[in-house]
Amino acid sequence: MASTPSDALLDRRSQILRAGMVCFAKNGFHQTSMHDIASEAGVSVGLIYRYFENKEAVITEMGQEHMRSIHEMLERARRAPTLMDALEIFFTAHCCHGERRLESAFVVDLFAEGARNPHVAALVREVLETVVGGVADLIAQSPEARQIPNGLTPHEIAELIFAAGRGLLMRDAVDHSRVTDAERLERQLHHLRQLWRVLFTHANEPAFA
Amino acid sequence: MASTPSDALLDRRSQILRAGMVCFAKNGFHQTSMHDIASEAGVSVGLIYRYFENKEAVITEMGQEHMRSIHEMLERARRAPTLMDALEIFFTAHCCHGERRLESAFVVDLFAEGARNPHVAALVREVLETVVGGVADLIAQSPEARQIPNGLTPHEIAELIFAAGRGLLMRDAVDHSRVTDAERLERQLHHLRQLWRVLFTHANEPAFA
DNA sequence: GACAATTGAATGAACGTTCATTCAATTACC
DNA sequence: GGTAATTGAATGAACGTTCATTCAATTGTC
Repeated sequence: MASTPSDALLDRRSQILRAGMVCFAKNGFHQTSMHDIASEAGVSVGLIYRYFENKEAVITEMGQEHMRSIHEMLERARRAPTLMDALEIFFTAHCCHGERRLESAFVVDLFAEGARNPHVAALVREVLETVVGGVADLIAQSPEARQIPNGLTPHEIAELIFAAGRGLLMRDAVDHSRVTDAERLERQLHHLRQLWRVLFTHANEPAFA
Repeated sequence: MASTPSDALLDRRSQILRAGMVCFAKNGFHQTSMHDIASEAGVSVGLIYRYFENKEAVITEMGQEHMRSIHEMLERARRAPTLMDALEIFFTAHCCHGERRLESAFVVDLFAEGARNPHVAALVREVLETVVGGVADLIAQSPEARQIPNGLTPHEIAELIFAAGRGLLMRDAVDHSRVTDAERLERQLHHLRQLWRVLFTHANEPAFA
């Protein structure tokens, strides 16, 4: 298995991408050198250039990898039993490997890179739209949410939820305290559940169920 | 006026800081060279080192400048007639000069930098706490919010609002479309007002007032 | 007031280092 | 033996930083 030429090629590629992920998350795009990636991956510098045109190609392909895993998440979310479960999937999943804070840092970096690099920006926006649209669909179809007349469209609700999620992620990135990943997650889910309750509590029912 | 020696000193400092702001917002911290800052400021490279110990000092001092202006915003917000007005101040103000998207990019960069640099992270966290705490106080004291029993503390409400605000800012940073600053602002205020309505609408009243 | 002495803000070429990138040489594989 | 994969020393551009030097403004002296 994994031994055809094209497989070996893919393995090397993803091996380098994984290493890049670790380095970029740890130190940011522009403080990571090709030597860093090479030694993290356990290969030579030159080899990276056999599989990627240049450093930017590594960055954008890593962005694409990240985005692919988010699309996957959306698929899993679609199959979740309840809307809340679906949302928890988005907050719970770490789409890449490593600590939660490193991942947050990576995503914040991705947006920062997107602020200058139109190519990365397009990638980020595309996923944002797909995911928000996907969750909006989920909301529109969920029985819990259908009859809540809070005046917001499903799309607007999804936008708010993801905006809050991104904001919490940003907050997480600058939290250097010795908090376990589980605690970070619980904190974020706590906020999500609050937003959830506020968004989906029947306006004509008592807020405390 | 503005001719005492100390004034001239302050002017040079802020002149360089302003130039740094422009460069950092446009290209990010680590893609901005000292030569870039120097030529943007219209001074020589060497002169920067007369006023700042090194590049990192420029970054952190710029962060502090940014934070100072946010503190100012908090003061203005405190004097706002209504709670909603106070919140609008936070979303409306551009604390630094230049386009809104550049400013968003700068803030995202600041968080990204904070993810690696504990010094910057402490700065960011400190302001986050001050501002969230300040708005929580505003909420606690506002007559509009006092009797809304949605089960959230003022602090939790403030956290949610700012999380959403940060998330929208992140989104803004990757939006390269030709949208005017006014439109960007209106879009964000639209979301803020929605969140606002959901958070502060009486649970026992119809959602549409 | 005129001139010399002194100051320190400002300059920009130069230094050592780091980085992305290349490529001739080597190794592994069939 | 030939092809593909891999290596890492070499390259040159770019970077942060330094510092000898310049010179307009200020001060001291007569």
